[in-house]
Amino acid sequence: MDTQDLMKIFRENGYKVTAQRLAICDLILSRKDHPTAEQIYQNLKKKYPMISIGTIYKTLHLLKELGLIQELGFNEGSVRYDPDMELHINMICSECGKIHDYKCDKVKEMWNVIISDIRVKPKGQRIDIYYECEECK
Amino acid sequence: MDTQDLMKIFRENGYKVTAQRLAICDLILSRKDHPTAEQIYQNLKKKYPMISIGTIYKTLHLLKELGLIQELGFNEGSVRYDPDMELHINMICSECGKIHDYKCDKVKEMWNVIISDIRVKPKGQRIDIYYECEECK
DNA sequence: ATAAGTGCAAAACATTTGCAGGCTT
DNA sequence: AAGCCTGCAAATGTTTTGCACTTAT
Repeated sequence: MDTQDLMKIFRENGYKVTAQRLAICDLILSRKDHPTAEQIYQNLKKKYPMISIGTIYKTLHLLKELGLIQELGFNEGSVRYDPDMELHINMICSECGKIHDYKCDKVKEMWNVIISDIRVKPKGQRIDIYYECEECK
Repeated sequence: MDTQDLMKIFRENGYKVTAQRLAICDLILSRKDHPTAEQIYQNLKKKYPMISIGTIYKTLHLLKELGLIQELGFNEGSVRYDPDMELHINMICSECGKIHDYKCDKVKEMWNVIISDIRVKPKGQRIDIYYECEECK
């Protein structure tokens, strides 16, 4: 997903292309650690000191509506944004809170078995595993 | 899990048995729809008009610490409390938001395959499926 | 030119905290 | 009797909203 694709998606859906939107997309789509709105804000302020937290939230909602990112509410109350829309497992360290995605065919295969067993057509899913990461051990 | 068991658990862990704590437990352990703190509060006010929202939160944190309930942050930002600590799938209607648990051996079986594939010892997990429920169809 | 998007600040929520008085042990 | 627990209210933190100004189309 590069800038050209993004611009196309915005325009096709009747949204304007702005520097702020591109910057937010650029940041979130390149990061794999599921940042919070506040983390995105702090990071972008370096390059765009005038950007406001309200714009961050509005853009994140827009990206969610466009199906480009997923919003994940976590147990300690934090909300994080995940640009990976494919089936994957969120591996969460229960000590340090770091998250990384785990993706493989085996999981997809098993997931399909579960889905056909339940007999529903899922519109989306979310799988989290809490564990202790290498660094924290 | 009846009142006697709860009282025992509280006392064994050095916590006092109070009417409020028992009422909150009674409500949450009997409901299968994963209520929010506010919903628990509104419901209990009928019977205990003086109960405060602060007490609800404190008790929920206590129950979580004791491993009796699970806290689930959802995608629209809401936080719900789930008394089912076993492996199960949260089936969430993407239209009306209603949640019910799905539990069966097939899921456990598939889950074990996934776990052994990833090679980690999970401390906990969470599985959500978004779909359209019968009523909303 | 027009309508949508931005930054700012205030408002709205949800959750946590501090404390005086009440209740379990 | 002692200390934990409660209700209340204030504080905190996060997200949303309203509005005048700016920018993309």
